[in-house]
Amino acid sequence: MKEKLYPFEDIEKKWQAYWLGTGLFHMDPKSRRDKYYCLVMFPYPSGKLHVGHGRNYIIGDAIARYKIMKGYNVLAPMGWDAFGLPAENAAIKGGLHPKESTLNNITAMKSQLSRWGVGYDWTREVTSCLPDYYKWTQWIFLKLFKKGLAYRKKAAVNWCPSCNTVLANEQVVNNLCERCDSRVVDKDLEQWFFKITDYAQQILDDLTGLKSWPERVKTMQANWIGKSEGVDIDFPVEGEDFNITCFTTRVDTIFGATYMVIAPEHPDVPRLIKNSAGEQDILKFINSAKAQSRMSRFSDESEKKGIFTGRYVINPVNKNRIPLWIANYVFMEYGTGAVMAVPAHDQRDFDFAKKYHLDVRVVIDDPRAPSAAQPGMNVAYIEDGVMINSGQFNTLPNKSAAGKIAGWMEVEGIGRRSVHFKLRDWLISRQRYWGAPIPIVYCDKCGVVAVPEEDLPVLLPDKVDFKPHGKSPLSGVEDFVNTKCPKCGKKALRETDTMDTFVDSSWYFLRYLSPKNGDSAFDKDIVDKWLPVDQYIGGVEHAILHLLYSRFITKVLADLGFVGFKEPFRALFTQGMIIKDGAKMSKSKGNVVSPDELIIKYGADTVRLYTLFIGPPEKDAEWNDRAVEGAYRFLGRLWKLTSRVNDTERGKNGPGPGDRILERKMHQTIKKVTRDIEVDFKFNTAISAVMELVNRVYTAVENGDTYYAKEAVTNTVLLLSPFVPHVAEELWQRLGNRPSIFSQPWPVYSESKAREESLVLPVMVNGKLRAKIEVDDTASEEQVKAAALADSKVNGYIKSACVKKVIVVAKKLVNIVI
RNA sequence: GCCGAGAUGGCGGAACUGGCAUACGCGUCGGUCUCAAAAACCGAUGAUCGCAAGGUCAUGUGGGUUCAAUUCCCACUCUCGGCACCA
Repeated sequence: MKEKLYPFEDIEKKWQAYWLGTGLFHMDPKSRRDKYYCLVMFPYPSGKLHVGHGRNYIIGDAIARYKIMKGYNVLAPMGWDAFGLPAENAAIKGGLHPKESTLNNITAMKSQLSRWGVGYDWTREVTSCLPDYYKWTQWIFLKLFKKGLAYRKKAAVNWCPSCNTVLANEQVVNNLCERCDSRVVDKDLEQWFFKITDYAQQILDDLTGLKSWPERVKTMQANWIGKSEGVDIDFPVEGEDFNITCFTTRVDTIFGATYMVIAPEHPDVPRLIKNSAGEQDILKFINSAKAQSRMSRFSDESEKKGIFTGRYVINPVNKNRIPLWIANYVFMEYGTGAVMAVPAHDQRDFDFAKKYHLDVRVVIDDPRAPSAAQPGMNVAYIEDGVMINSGQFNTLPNKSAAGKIAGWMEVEGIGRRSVHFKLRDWLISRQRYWGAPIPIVYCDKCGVVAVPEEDLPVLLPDKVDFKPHGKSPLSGVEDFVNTKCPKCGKKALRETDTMDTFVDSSWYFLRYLSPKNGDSAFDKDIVDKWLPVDQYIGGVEHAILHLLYSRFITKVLADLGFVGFKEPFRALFTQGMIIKDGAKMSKSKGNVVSPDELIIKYGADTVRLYTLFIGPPEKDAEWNDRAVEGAYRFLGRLWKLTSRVNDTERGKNGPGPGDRILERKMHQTIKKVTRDIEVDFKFNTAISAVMELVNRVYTAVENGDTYYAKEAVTNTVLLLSPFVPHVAEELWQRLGNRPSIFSQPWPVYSESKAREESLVLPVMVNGKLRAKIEVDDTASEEQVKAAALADSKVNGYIKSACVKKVIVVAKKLVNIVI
């Protein structure tokens, strides 16, 4: 073991205890200072944190400490997203009970967090698997249920016939069960949904107001919601008295529809094919499409396949008789589950038409090459153009025709404008043990009955057989299942599904404000004061689901009057992942780097500094164990430098030129670090700026320019304190100041002292760097130009050539074009 | 496949609003110290041609705009994240 560069072990212990004692991270509810709610996404207690997780908490901690120094009343809470699949899977394999393993993991991770020096208000800790938390998750379910926003319908799950159990998507690999390699099939079960689609428009619209969210996250959410405006068109079924309605965004192509395709699950399928000649073949096709399961639609080999029903529908605009097909590429979940196919103007339809020899009818003509888009074409014409073969709409540009056709259809009663979303309702049922029980009772007489609020929580029983037996684990617990109907008092059965863990995590940020409140989920007055969260920090992998669900639940609670705001997170920062050996750090890949050994070897501050220095926090970054040493060396250098400047005095003669250089650098550094933190949390460049300053102080001290040395080091320590709090606190004290450094205001710079007096400008000839000239800061454009042209080196390049143009960019460069 | 992001030395990365490409750190090489090594400290370090002065080439690939492009535009390749039951 090599010698330590500084006694980080003692220092870190000492100051961690000190902060705990002084309550540095305790939010003061009575404070008059401005509030700042700094929230990091609470972790799933998976066992041990690795340095990849650490990035999230270190960034959050740096921001919290910075804001404390900026004078805010900071709330930085922490909790545990403690329900979930891994704990249950471990129990099935014969491990500990999920409750036990989860609580063990929490203890372990909590101690890891404190060793990292990340501070939280632990008096506000929440744990989603404990009854005092999930009671209120159940309460939220009841609120949605009573509002008509929770409902039951059949939906498919991944089913492994061999294991006799439901599988998570993650447990399905290439359509096979990860445990036994059996082919996974879809199985329809009656399940609970939250009607998030009712809020689709609002969730979409309110994205606009989220000014401090990353653009990419907003785009992803908008695309996920997937609003499209178009027309629902009714196609009468030949020989029947009902219509099939299809949704199209391209109503301008309606005259070109040559066939219709519906989803295998379309509700009209049975009556359409009943007793038909091809019934058996069609059923076979449908079964194989369903057996393909929802999982395989992402796989590339999934070919577009279809089968003719033998039936025809009538295109309502021109009474054309068009064949009705069933195909695996139409989904019941989107639109109406029926698509009018226009092969001439849609590539997917075109490919399908070619494959099955269906008609292609051109209705939009390419204006640049009229009549070029004709049969015989080998790709669909998807550009704009002029309407042809479209009755009274011929000769119109297709864009304006679309509106006219829609209007005409509404008048004729054959179609109507409509809006569809890709967003589907949120399936919250899980046939699992380790989740919050859904507070519902089924009574033969009264039907589906909500558990009364006063009977909450519906406790999760401890004694459960985890081994799969074809049903939800809770259904095997007699005491749990058998209950009395809250309405009529007769025998009734409990719902045995539990809730998706995303429900738990969609409201935890409200619970932090009154974590021990036994009377309500949260207190409206306090929550209204502290929300929305000022800064939310977490991984970009949550860009869609978690952030969408949280926004939805918040809006529901707002509509019910429980909260006075519609968006939970004012600002969002999504940090990148830590990569090791080219892959995301994860236990299963075996490439995790544990912080524990690194902290023992170099101290927490080194790990923190390296984590922040590794790269721009919003981007992925490759972890390098060797490079951690660089951060350690830097802290060692700073330690030595501090004792070196500690007893330097300001000379009587005042600052010399060398001192002024250091003074300027010091002000420039304060400026840059502050800016880097305020704008986008660019900790990596902030730290490199401080490193430059430290290098400069060394040079200055070597040269005997010590006038500003101590001041510069003092500011260095202040600037670094959010990043390396322990060593900063220690050096702050050693520099003769009273703790805590976090009760100090953030340093300020002077613009005039940061300004350079003279500039070195590059001079380019024909875009190539040829010379550098030194000019005064205040030099005019003409003066700069003259100086450049007078330069001997420059003249060597110009020689006798004629100077065409001289471009002077103020304070940047000179370019001479010859 | 669809949606989103990214690609800069041997490596992590920097570059404000189109203006000196490679800051800062790692690694490597050379030196100081040492009996020696480690640590620490000092110096060099994009590639290439050249004794040198200096030249040429370089920001995933191919085009374009511009006095000037890592930055803007078009086309492409590869990598990563998400795709609704991992969280």
